[in-house]
Amino acid sequence: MPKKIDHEARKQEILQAALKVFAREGYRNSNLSLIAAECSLSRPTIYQYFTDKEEIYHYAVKLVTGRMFSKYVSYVWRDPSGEVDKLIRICEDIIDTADANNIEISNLVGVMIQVKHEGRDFEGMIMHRTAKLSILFKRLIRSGMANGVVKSCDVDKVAEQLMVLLEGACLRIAFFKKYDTTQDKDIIRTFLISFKK
Amino acid sequence: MPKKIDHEARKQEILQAALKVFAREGYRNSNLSLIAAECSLSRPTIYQYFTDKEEIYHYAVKLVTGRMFSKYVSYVWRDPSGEVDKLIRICEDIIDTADANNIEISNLVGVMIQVKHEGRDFEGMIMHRTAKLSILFKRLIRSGMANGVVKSCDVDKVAEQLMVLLEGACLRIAFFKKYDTTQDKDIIRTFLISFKK
Amino acid sequence: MPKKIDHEARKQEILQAALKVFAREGYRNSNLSLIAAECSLSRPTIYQYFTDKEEIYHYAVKLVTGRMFSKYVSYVWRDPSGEVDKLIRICEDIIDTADANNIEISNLVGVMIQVKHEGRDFEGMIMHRTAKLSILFKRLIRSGMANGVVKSCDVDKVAEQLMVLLEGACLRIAFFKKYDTTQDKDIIRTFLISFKK
Amino acid sequence: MPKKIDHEARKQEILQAALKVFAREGYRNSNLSLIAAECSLSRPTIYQYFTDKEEIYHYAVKLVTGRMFSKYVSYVWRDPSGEVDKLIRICEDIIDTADANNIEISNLVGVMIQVKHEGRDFEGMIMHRTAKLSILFKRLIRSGMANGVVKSCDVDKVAEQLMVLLEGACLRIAFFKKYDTTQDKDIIRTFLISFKK
DNA sequence: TATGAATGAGCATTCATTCAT
DNA sequence: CATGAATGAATGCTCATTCAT
Repeated sequence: MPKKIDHEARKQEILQAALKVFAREGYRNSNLSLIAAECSLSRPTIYQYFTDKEEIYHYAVKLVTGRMFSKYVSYVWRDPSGEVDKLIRICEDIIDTADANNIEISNLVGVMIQVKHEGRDFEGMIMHRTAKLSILFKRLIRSGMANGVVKSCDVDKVAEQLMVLLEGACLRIAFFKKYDTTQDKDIIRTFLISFKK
Repeated sequence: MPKKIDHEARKQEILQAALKVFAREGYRNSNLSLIAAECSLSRPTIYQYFTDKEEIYHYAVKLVTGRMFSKYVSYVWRDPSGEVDKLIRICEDIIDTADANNIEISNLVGVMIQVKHEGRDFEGMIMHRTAKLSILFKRLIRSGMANGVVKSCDVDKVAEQLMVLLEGACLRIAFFKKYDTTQDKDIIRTFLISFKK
Repeated sequence: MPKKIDHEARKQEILQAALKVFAREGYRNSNLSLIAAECSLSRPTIYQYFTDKEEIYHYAVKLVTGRMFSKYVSYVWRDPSGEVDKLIRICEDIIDTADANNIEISNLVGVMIQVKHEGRDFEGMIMHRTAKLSILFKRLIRSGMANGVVKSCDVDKVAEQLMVLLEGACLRIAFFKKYDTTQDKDIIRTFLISFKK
Repeated sequence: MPKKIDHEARKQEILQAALKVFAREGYRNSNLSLIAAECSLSRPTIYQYFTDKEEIYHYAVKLVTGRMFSKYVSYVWRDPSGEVDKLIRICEDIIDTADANNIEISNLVGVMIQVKHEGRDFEGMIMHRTAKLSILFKRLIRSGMANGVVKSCDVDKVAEQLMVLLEGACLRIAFFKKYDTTQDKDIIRTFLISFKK
């Protein structure tokens, strides 16, 4: 029997390599040769796992966005603090994560902006991820209102504005080389506290 | 007198052409051929005005950023309304301008993200432009405090947070294909009104 | 008893698959992957039956030419009509067969032309096949002369010219996308009838 | 003023080089590198004269077919002999030309057969050339009938059959490595003489 | 015997840049 | 000063072939 390789695992390896290359060389200067070298494969071999270069970029974006927003949905329910504090903690954690993965986010944004012109469906992918987060926010706000710790307000609007503030913070992190997130956190904290009863 | 060509004017023409091409083709699909064609010059001729392709991109960014933030500094003083209203109006105008120039901004951000990796000084350029705006904000806030229409507050911090909110809005405009700026304006308005006496 | 695979049968399967692929994709766009897929084998397995790609093409040609000209030698003797009519019928049948297998013939000719440059022995192969047909023609002409239904003539020359006309028809069928064989049949019929006594 | 090159002449050079390469290497083994080397240009330079590889092949075919059939239309009228003899002479000349350019014709046919699958318009191109020849044939036959040296006959049909015989001869020349055209000429001569009054 | 995995060699094409005129 | 011509260097991609299992 011939050697059998876990295709999914190998795909992940290639994507990790791609992200490393993106981070090191910048999205624009990346190419399949560099990615192949990074994961110690020959260029043609990569074509056994992805149909073309764009597919790699596509899944690389997916990987990063998935990593960014997925963890909160599960862990938040084990947090005993009040809803507003929970919201603050989640937002600050997201900002810190983005800050820690500065380069990765930056590449992600670069890819997205490039791709905007080509009319591809990356954006929908991101939307899908962030939609989950938005739902979490709404649930927490409603729960807070039910528990009497959050003022009565337009839940949808507040959640949307929270997303807007968060996205702004992430984009600035991507955009500026050295960025101090203090003000972002402060704005969000003030914004959220203003809804505390 | 021999025919003398205004180098600076010709440079501007080339940059305008470059921006048109960026907007039409997307930053990523742009090249010197297209830019040369757009300004009805031959490719080699461009090398008499810019040393290489990257320099064109560099100055194109400069051009856009300059255009973005320069007008407010002068016209604001002719506005008779209160300082907070002035601030609100300026911010909304900036957002509307960015919204109207969506594609240009988007390309600008794309270029910026790309060059972030190459360690060039674009960022400083932007910082310089925005610093002027920040100074304007501070002046207005102080003036409002002096006139008794703005609460006492940490001027630097408030101005900085205002910049943070504005940048966030501009980046989101660049990032999303179709973007509704209602929430951004609402956040900024609420933020500013909270400082009204 | 260990499972024993009939090598020759498997070879034939592969060749049939190759011909199918040639017909579907065109000779030029064919490759080992497609052939392997067509006969549900893996690409490397094919190397156990043929030393390289060219060998497959070689035998595929052999297969087609064999199929083309072999059947007449046997069935003709059961036909009770006069020799000239027999000849006409055989020629028309060959043309109809070629017409019905248009694509196969076309690929065959394509392969032949290609390998003409490589100095291989395909041509001899074809010659061998057609020689049999030529012998059949001569036998019929002589038999017709003996029976008094065919004019006295140079048997070798007439047979050769008949072959020339037939080959021409087959080549045109291969060459043109939609080809009407009426004129070919008419020419051959006229040609043959002119030898009728 | 910069060096100005005759684009059309350079195109012809490249096509000549392409035909040489086709003849030397066979159509299938040809590529842009070889063609570029043959005309002492770099590969990219060729793209200044042809948009892609296929275009070169396209025009190369055109060149050969043009060369094949163009000369008869003009020179035939200076020939004082009777129409049937003229027709015989033209056909024999075409066959001799094809025979002398064996390799070129062979490549031409190879290209055509390859291209048949791709549904391109090469065939129409050939048709156009041969249509002219067919018209010439018809004119001569009619003229012969008017002069009383050609039997009354279906002009269109006779011309078509003559074309069929000629095409057959050319295709066989292309197909076989060493081909004796005696029988082809003999068949055509006999065919034509049968229409002499 | 059969086959997943891997790759070297090769191809068409693009593009920034240089040079001679 | 301007530009037609030319090209080196890459880049994405294909495919026949080999090898280890």
